[in-house]
Amino acid sequence: MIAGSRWTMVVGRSRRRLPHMAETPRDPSNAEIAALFRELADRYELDGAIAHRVLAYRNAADAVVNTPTSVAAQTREGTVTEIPGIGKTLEEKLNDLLETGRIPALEKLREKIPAGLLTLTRIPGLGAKRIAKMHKELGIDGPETLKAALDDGRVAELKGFGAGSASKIASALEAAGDDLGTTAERVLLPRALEIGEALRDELRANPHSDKVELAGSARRLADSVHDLDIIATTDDAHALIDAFAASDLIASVEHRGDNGAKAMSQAGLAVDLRIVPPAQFGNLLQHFSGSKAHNVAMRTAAQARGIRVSERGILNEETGELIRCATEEEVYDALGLTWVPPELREDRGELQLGPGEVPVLIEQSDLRGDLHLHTTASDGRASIEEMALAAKALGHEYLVITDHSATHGFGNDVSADQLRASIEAVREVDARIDDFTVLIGSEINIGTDGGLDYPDDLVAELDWVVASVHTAFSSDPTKRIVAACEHPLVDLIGHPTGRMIEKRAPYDVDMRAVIAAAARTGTFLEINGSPRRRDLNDIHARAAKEAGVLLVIDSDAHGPETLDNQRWGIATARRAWLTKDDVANTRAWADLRKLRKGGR
DNA sequence: GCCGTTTTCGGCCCGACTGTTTTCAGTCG
Repeated sequence: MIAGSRWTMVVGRSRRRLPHMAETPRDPSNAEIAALFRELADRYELDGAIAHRVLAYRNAADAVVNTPTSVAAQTREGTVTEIPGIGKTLEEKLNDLLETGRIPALEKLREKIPAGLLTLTRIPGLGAKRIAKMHKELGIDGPETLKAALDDGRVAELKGFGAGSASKIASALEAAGDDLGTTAERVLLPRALEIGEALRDELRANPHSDKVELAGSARRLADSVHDLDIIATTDDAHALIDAFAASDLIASVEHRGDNGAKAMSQAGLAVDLRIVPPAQFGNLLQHFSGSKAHNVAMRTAAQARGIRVSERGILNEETGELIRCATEEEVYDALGLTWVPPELREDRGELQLGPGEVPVLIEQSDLRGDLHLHTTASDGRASIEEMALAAKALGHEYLVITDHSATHGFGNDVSADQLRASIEAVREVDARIDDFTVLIGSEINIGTDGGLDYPDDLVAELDWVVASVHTAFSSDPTKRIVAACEHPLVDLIGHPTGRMIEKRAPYDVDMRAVIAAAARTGTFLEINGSPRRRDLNDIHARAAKEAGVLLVIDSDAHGPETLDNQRWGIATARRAWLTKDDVANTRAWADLRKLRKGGR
């Protein structure tokens, strides 16, 4: 069974609430539940719990994040243990959380384990075991007491530490500085790829290199990236490492050896270069492309057959034979698995795919138009004509001008009269540009009552209607978005969860209800391509597809240079297993318009 | 704490690196 079929079961099931729950505060989101499980894992680990119990909480946190619909709702329905990684004990904790708003075990751990110890786990090289030892034997409870104990030599005297360790901890503590209290921000994919691909290309151009590939989460086109991994083969490792270290993109080299180097880019993104023998290139590329969950699942399955998989090769424990693979395809082949594109490697069912079952993922060249972008009529930087010509130059056949509506609230709002003028202006530009269709729409605010802020007779004149929440995020977004889906003139829900990657949590929106409403009413859901949004995300977009909802990939461009943002929407769509057919704007406008509600 | 066409008990991915050790524990990816 692939993981996806589980989601199908969940989507569309009616929400059942116990009567006495009606007045309780809103349910915790999956992200909030996952954060509590992570905190439990961290505090249990500092408390000395066995490693696998800690791992169980971390796995459960990942499983919750990977669930597209409300885990709280599933808990109320009594089906939460269907999520792999959640068993009886965690179900009880979830029930406690929903009934009382707290988890007793966590409350106890919060009293027992000082918050300062959690802070110390962010110091590189310092883990739970040694922090717990310092806490127990030296009474260290945070950065200040740690510094004092380092200064007066008590840490160096601890058994298993020594002067070397103490001085390493001291410099790591100093280097972390004021950032210790905050989580280090991950870099958004475009910035990471810009650096990673430039470094890769520099190394490829080096006469000593043979194969050079970018691996890691950047290769999987994740939302954000923690560090870059580059895998290379060469006829002269030292020459290639020298070139890497001398690159303008590299600020400092932290460590270098015979097989690679660890460096910091000018942009503050860590970069690992790994040099491997050509015969092992496939093993290394596969291993460092991840994800961790994908690799762990792959190894666990192999282990049951007496096969040990690592970056060194594939070891048959019985015969002692070690298979080394020059290409990644050979790795999957040797394990009897089907090679899948990196974007799918999250242990979400991809390891169960047989040959011929791997979806043919959508590509950017499949897109034929853009259905959400802005001009100077609202908060954009270019005219209708400039945007149209730029889109045409990108190879598009059509675009829709969708400026913000009357109550956007950030200035430059487009009144009803202005929108009527825009309709005229768009028709005029459309007549002027050959072999290209310019259409008029609007990105209309969904009000707190779920209504639109233009009169219906005006909305009916538009070629295309995007409805989005831009204000009062906490004011029942689910109800408002469902109401917008039910509006006969709304074609598309824009950025349905409102999240800003690494910056703002999504609205408290019940995506199960939104996806069900979209499926029921024939409303499209957007994958907004703005790299900070990528909204819907991969998990929700896949759930939407499986519920029979058509997705639309838009740029949300505010100038010609950001029309290419569709690239990031494509990245998310591929991670959501979407094919060309799952995305509405891979069709010609004449065909797409027939798919709108009522076939308008 | 989770989980089961080897198991309802006894496992739980794998290896590199580092520093303190004298054979290994902790940390990381």
